[in-house]
Amino acid sequence: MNITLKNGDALELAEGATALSAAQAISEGLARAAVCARVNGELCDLSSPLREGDALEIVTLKEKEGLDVYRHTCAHVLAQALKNIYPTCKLAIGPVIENGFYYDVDFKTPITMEDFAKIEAEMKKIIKSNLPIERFTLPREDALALMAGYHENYKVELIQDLPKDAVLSFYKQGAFTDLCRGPHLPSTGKIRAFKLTSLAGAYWRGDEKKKMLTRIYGTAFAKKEELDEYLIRLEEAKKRDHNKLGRDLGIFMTSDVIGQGLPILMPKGAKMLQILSRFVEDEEAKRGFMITKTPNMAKSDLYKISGHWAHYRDKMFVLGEVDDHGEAKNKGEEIMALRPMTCPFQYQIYKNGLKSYRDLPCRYSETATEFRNEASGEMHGLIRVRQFTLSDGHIICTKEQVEEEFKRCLDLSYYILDCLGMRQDVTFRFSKRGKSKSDKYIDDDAAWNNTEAMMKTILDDLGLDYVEADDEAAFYGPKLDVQTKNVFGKEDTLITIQIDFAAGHSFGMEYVDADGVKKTPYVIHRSSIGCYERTLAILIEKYAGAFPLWFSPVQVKVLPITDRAADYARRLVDELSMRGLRAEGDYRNEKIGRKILDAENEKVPYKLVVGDKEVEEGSVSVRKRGQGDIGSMKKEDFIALCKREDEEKIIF
RNA sequence: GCUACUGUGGCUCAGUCGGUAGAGCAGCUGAUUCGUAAUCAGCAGGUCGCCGGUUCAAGUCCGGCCAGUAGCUCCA
Repeated sequence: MNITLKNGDALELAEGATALSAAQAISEGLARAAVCARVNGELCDLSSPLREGDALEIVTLKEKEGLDVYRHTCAHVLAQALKNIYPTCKLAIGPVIENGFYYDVDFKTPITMEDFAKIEAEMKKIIKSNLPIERFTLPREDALALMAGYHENYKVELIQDLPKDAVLSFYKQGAFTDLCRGPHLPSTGKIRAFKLTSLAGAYWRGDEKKKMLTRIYGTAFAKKEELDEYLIRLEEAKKRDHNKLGRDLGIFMTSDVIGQGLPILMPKGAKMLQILSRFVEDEEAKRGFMITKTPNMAKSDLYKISGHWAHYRDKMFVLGEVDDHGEAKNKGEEIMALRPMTCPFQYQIYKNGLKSYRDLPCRYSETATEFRNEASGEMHGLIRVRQFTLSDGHIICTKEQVEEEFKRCLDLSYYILDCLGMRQDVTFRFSKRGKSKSDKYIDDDAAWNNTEAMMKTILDDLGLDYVEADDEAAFYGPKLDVQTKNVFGKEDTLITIQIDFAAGHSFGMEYVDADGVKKTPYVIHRSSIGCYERTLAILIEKYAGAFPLWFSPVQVKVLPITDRAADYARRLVDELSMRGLRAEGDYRNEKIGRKILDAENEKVPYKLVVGDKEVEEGSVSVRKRGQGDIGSMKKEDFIALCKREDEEKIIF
């Protein structure tokens, strides 16, 4: 028979040939490197039989799919090893993830990381015995019987959810058989380098009401060197962890007696937040936003109108005792709650006085403190906290203005991300309600469909590269979320722009249109930089604490060599400060080498070394972070250089 | 909230089999005034996260709580 190869060549094979024999026919090297195959575009095992006219591609570890198959097989080896060591454990699922794989397992008695050595040793044994991996299929009923026979109740549950006529595939290696779609490596001996990396809990089927299983994470690479390199990279990344670095650099701290999720911004962190928020407020003003200053709390009445009381109350800090329906336990008592967002407050401003279509778009923004009672396990450094600062704004506009306003919001965010050097680090997520209907969302199918379609059109017009995510919307409408990843690879939303179809109606916002008829406006919720605390965290990790000059908490450190130069140094610090630069002096009785080292560890962008020579000349000897001594220059020249770098927000 | 792990001076870490706490750095004091990545000496600093229990005796063992970390769930 004849098959076609990827490059278009035809290959003649004997009847009964498999993907592997085809690879062998091409070259022994390819056969050795082969992981699996793609037949007519479908990924399958090397043992898959070929048919006349098939299009064949041999997949190796150089391809992402190849590496995934390799890692997936490694997950099966892990499962087999676990079954050997802990015969009573029950297997759930073991998929491939971005940098490795995991297997969720229900253990009778919990295991610890210390058991990893033992498990890895067993895995190595399985790999060494080079067990062939064979695929077979069973109809649903037989598959159920097989898994029930092994007492694998999680697998049984998985199969039960499949249609009656489903045919299921299994993979068998030695005495171990696992339900799996595949494909897999032809034998366990192909695995060269793997490591179990961590242990965690995970709910069965991701449902917090279901049992928590033990998740074992691992990774595998084609070569030991690649694995080592990956592990080193991981360690390096952890050194940038804002939660450690931010504390070490004196940016923030936490205190047991203050509470969880309530970080304290120390002078350096507070300075950075001030720099960023002033910048954002100024940029917003340039773009027609009106600044507001609204209260941090309100009566429950406000949140009842906004829908937060019904949809969000369990996440709010409520002052006063309420029953399950959110009503005061002491009848007549006024219930207050800290605000989880600014929207309903700014709507009150809009409603103060009759609005004309000429007043729209009406753009409000505020550097707002917000409070959300996150579950205790969710808190993480500055990334997930209970009190945070958001550049929270709302644009009230006509339906026709939504698209233009949405684009303007995105433009502003782009500009801000550019100034932070983060434009390349973000991805976009179109967060929809999608088909998921629950009481999480306002019940209005027509409005949802309408608004989601409207946002999709806008995003497509912009040519934005986004992923669509169902069941990620706000309760009042779809969102465009600007996503970033932290040092551990965990994704979080930084900026969000949302279209709200409900607020206009629920708050009774109106405007008088050109035809004299009162109409209901649309609302865009947006943050232009995202939560400052989270932004700070991401910036610390991105720059490993070595921030660009314009938002460095300390820009210049003046280092006098001897006490004779101390006065000059003090005058220099004053002058720099008067010129709007952030400068400090190091007047300790230490040698210059020590002062340089300490300033270097503080990651200050510029250090000015001043001694007798500089005092006499009125000059400064400049050290630039990352470059060392860049020579001597006139005081004025340095200030000019610094001012320029600051004002132009230059990012190195 | 759930699962697992962690908590010893400001920081990094020792502390054996339960016998009553140790180092380096930082800090303070003194000397040194030294030109580009750690000057020397001395001093001081700890209810071992908190509360309770077991024990003649708890940093060490047990329980509860608090806080931190990873993951899950949730989310800006």
